[in-house]
Amino acid sequence: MSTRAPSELGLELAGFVPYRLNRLAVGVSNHLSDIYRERFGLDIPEWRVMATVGSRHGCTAQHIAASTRMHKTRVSRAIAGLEGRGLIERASSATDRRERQVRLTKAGRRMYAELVPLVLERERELLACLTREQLRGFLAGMETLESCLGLQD
Amino acid sequence: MSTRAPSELGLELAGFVPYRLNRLAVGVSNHLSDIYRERFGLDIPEWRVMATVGSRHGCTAQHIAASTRMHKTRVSRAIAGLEGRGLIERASSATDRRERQVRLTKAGRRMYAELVPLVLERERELLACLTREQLRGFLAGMETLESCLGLQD
DNA sequence: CACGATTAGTTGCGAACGCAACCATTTGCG
DNA sequence: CGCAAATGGTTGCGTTCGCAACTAATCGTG
Repeated sequence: MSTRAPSELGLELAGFVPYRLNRLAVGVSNHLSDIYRERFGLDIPEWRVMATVGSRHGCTAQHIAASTRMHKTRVSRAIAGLEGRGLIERASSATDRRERQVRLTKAGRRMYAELVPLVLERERELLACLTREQLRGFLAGMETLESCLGLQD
Repeated sequence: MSTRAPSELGLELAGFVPYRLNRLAVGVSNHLSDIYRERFGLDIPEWRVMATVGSRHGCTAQHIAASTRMHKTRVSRAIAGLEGRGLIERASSATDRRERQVRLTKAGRRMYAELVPLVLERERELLACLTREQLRGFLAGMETLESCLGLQD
């Protein structure tokens, strides 16, 4: 059933699913980062913050960390960088003065509006190499694995 | 066909395949590293070097780098660490004095023999949460994506 | 055969990362 | 009410990473 004999004694990394999964994720990520890095000058944490903040109306650093599963210091630094470039702004929350509401500035919204269609198109292109049936099967497997590992949202 | 409406304007990171793929790969990797990190004191680059060297009889640092897709400096440092712990040894090649043949020591082979079955069992456990049909579909999709991105071996 | 190009591998260095510690504020409970 | 615990967020610090530069050896071409 697997692509590799299960009883094999040695381990062939090339057929080992965790390794292949990592390689695939890196490959897809690199493919995608061409857009947000080279064309918009964002690194991975910044891109994730943009994506998270852009799809909400105001959210906290903590929410971004939980949603992207990035370490809170990584989020903090990405936010600082984006704020320095005038893409996002922070406002002290009235109800809880510890937290700060993060949202896109006008320039940030402009970038987001330009960036998101390109990124979604890249995803569509990538998935277009799968048949309809393969895509269905792949997503189903991914979903099961996610819930199996407790990764769902 | 997708889990998300393709025409959606905003981008929901939680349903974005590149992001999900990355999260899944990290989750699987963490699940696996419990074994080689906590029980054998290996980090990721070291584990990959062990896995690669163990399944061959003598190989070069360059071969390891190509096979694992790690940067050659990362490989170099992992090899240095493993050599310092007596798990691998290097011998100057007779035919090309630039390269050095890397192989497991006796202690390295012992660790490898103990490690590999545990790791393969982890993989088996993970994939066991998929039905036979799901596994088939997932692997097929993964394979197509790999070849689509030029990642095959 | 000689010399420039290439390849194997290592190392210096700056950037990025995560842990732990920290500050400020809020929450919960006696 | 008051104080300990918890929470949002930032910063210092040691580690890891990859790029670029380097050494040493080999290859290739005139």
